[in-house]
Amino acid sequence: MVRVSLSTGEKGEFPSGVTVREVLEKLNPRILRDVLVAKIDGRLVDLSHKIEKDCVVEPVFFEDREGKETFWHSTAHVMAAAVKRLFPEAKVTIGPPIENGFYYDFDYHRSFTPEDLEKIEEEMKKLVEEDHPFERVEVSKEEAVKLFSDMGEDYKVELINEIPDHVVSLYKTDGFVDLCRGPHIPSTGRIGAFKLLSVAGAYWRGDESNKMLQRIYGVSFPTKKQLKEYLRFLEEAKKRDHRRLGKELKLFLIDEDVGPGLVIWLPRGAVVRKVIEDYWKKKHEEAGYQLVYTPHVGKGRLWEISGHLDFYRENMFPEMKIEEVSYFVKPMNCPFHIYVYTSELRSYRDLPFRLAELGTVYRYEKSGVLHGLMRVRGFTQDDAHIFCTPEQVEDEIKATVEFAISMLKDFGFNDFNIYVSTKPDKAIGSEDMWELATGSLVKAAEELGLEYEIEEGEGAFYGPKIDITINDAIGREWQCSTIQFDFNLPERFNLTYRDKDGKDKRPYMIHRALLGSLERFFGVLIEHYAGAFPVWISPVQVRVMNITDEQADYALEVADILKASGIRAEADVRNEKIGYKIREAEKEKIPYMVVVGNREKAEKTVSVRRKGRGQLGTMKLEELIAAVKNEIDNKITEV
RNA sequence: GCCGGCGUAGCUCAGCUGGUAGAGCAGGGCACUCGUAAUGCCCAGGUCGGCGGUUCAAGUCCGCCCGCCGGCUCCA
Repeated sequence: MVRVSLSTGEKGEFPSGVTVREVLEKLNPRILRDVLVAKIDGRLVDLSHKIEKDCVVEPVFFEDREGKETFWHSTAHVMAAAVKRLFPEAKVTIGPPIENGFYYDFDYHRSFTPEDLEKIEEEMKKLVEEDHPFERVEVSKEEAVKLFSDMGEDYKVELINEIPDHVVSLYKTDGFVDLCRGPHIPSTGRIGAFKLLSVAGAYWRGDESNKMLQRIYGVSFPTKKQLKEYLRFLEEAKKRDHRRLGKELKLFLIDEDVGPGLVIWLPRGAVVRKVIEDYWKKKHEEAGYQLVYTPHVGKGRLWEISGHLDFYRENMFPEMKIEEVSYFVKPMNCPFHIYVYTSELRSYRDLPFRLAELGTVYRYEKSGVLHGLMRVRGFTQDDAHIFCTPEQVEDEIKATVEFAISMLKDFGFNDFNIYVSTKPDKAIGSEDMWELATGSLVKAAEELGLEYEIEEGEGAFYGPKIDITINDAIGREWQCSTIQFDFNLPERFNLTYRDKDGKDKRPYMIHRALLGSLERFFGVLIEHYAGAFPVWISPVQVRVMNITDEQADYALEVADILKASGIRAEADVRNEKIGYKIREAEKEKIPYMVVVGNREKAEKTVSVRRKGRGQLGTMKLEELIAAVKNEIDNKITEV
């Protein structure tokens, strides 16, 4: 007998070899309809798993992360089964769950078309209706190799040969057998709704030198309603797309005649940028940074010393020669900041030495990776470098992480994810340096009470880093801040400081960007707010509209007074109906719309409409100014 | 860069199997002087991404190039 208890509290005794499903039937039959898999001792198992010893069983549902993963993974199997039914020559490879759904890669002599996807969906529907169980079978590696090579599934054979265990597990769904660790949901009938979203090429094992496979993406849910909701989310994301809004709101322009990945900031967008820049500079000065400006190009020799020509050349715009001398456009600001550091003999008294610059850099990015403002070829980093002693590292890191978060909060982001990347296999710098640096990153996160994840081996070869990503209004994650140690450049440029003991020592160098780049950050802001910026950032804060020509002079006067109060205001005195003007202002997402008619003109008041809230009623001009100022000064981000 | 899709007026898009381009919005003009998301009428506007080719004839078919979109790889 085995004693089994559920994480929900129920307990019971069963004969050894009882399945998870049988246990649930006995102890908590109500959840049987929704439970997908179970967790025993931290391991996920099928409901058909046989229990041989005392344990606690934790039922897992779609609502759990692991439940979703299993659900999507199982759907990927169903899709593969459908593909094999329709295209028997297609070879299967891998089909994992991803953040929002799943994919499966196939090797097929041509790519799948949208029509193929429809057919595959139809076939999947049949498989779901037929409600096939996912059956687990364990076989020896030899047997598995024979089975899959007989079927001509070379990729599976390759995978099996890399598994260290002697026994591998297979899952059968109808006639389809797949090598798979599992577990799976009980049967295909559980997949209430699914949709295949797109086809794309993908390299076998993500390696450019390998064969390109056909990847099909999809999502699935237990109910149709959930699928509908997800599709609505995709629609919402589309509406917020910064490329679309950038055009609609006249914020920026990327034109093929100018060059792909090169951004032109239109006047409205430039206002937003100026607001960000002014704020950023003020905050940096307050935080003890010194602002500098550095050139856009530098001699080849400089990039040789820095090592960029060795390890970064493929991302740099090509060489140009001026009077026989080689120059490169800068892909990074660091070498220049180093020359600020070395412009004087530095003493330990000078440290920490913090330099900041909104430095515009150019990087050659492969054409296929460019994406609106998020991935461009010319961008302005909100860059800074901190030079400090080993003793100062911890405080500097902690202060920098705090600084990053306070800044992001001012822009209305309150939901963060923190990742600490540790030493990769190939790295420079001593073990001690890595330890001190990595330890300071972890400690900073811990002392600030932030949850973080360790990304093992994901650091750069020259040092560990901590990245901060933000979650936007509809839950999407964006990379912004990065704080990186650099053990490479101080060596290469032979940086030193004179310590108390009179000896010259090597400073630690920390490279960091808080917003990331102004371009990307702008893109994130646009998507987060769907173009309706908080008042302090909004290109136009107030638009004054008259009802008839009679109040045009008053509208202009009101706008002038607002402007004189430091508010970005403008008047719309065109001969149009008020409804039309309001509609335009709404579409332009202007936060404050002020209407003036004869009543307001006579009373010297204004009728105020706040975007997102509707009409606020009639008030004195001073009241309006106070309301707008309040939102600006306190950086109010919620309407 | 690689795989797939797309590229028609400033914008959003229509244009079946080849016969020589159309709508809405925006823009210009006129009338209307109007209370919180579209007043009406008129006008103008396109070497159909570029270059070649097939054809009596190409926006429609073929090739190459450029750009964009979705992925892969990479990343601020």
